[in-house]
Amino acid sequence: MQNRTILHLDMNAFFAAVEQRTNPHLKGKPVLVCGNPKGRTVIISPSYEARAFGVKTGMNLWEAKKLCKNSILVECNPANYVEVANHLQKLFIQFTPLVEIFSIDECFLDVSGCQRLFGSGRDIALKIKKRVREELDITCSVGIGPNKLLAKLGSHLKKPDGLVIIEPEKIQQVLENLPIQELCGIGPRITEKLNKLGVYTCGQLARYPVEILQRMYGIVGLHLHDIAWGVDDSPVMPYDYVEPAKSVGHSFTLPKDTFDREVAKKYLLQLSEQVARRLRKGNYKGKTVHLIIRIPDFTTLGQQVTIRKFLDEGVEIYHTAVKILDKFNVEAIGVRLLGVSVSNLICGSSQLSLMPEENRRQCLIYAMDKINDKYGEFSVTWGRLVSGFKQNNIISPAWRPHKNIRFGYN
DNA sequence: TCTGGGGTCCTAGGACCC
DNA sequence: TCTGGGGTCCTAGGACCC
Repeated sequence: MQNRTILHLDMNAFFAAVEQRTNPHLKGKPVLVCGNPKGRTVIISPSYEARAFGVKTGMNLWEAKKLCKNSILVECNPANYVEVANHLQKLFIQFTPLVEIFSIDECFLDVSGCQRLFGSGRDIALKIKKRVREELDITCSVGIGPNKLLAKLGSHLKKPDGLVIIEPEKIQQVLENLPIQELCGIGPRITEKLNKLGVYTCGQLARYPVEILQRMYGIVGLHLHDIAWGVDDSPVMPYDYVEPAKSVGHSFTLPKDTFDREVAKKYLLQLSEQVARRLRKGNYKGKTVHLIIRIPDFTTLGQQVTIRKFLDEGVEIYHTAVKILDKFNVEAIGVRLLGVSVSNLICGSSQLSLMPEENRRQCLIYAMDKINDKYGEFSVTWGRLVSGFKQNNIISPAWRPHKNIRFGYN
């Protein structure tokens, strides 16, 4: 592959930074962005002031408060983050169309073809950082490298507000003593297993026999070998490329554990409706329904079934999910979290049924979707859901600014 | 006051068909 | 009667990412 110049941009403590920008009195203070504080939630984004006390993403509120007594809890406002993310995307595509949105606060830019126009990778990074600061009052870390792996490593190495360039001739030098877990793709499990084999650094991993890695991890083993050498040929996808979804799901942690099947079923119906609505928005139907149950001791159980018919209606998904639920003894095991997802998707134009009864139902669902699009989720819904629960709608990596009809907020 | 939510990819094993 | 082999679909579970 020809020499490329890839930038990875990572917004620093993105959600917390947007909150501090929106409410200037939060500036310079330890802010903790969380889900619905009335429910059971975790820290989604601690500001750098809070991180200084050891608060990390994923901590529960109680633990975070213990570490940082003066912290200020703020419930997340996804719509605000999306607005800022949209602004960022518009800014980035002024430099190149090769802008791959990796998550709401991270993206890759391939600037190989636009350096005559805008200068070197470093020049472009500095221009972007300046504009992000001036226009949005937030900071970002930028990594520059010959591929996505090394660009991402670069942005990770210096936070906040960093700029790290990994030149092709310095790759071995950078990687030699780098702990393996710093690389994107090596998580805690693989780290633990490799550490037991005496492999702690990327240099050691690069020299470790690839045959053994392959025997241990299959294809993943070959990938581990590649990334230890800094090899990554994956392209930066253009900003308007939308990968078709493979699954659509929702899950919800109940405000308190329940041992009541009927209560669980009520949540299941609402989750099924949410999933169905997103399927219809994206013009998807799916034939595999997956039910997830997390029980009070935090064990997660799950079962899936594949049926003949492709589904995009909440009630049908619900009935399939209930059949799976019936295999569990809810009264005995209890339920902490419920999740419903649909996979095995096809995407295509949906046709109205020729059967009068079915046709009427489809028209009704269509009308309900229209109203909910206009007035918000669950403005109209089925009778059983009138006391629906409030969700946080935390944004996932599957989220895309613009052109995204699959994942809300547009 | 314990521990969110939404995805992707890979593997192993079983069922079933030819 | 002593039994192969390939392909596909399905399920469960694990690991990773934000």
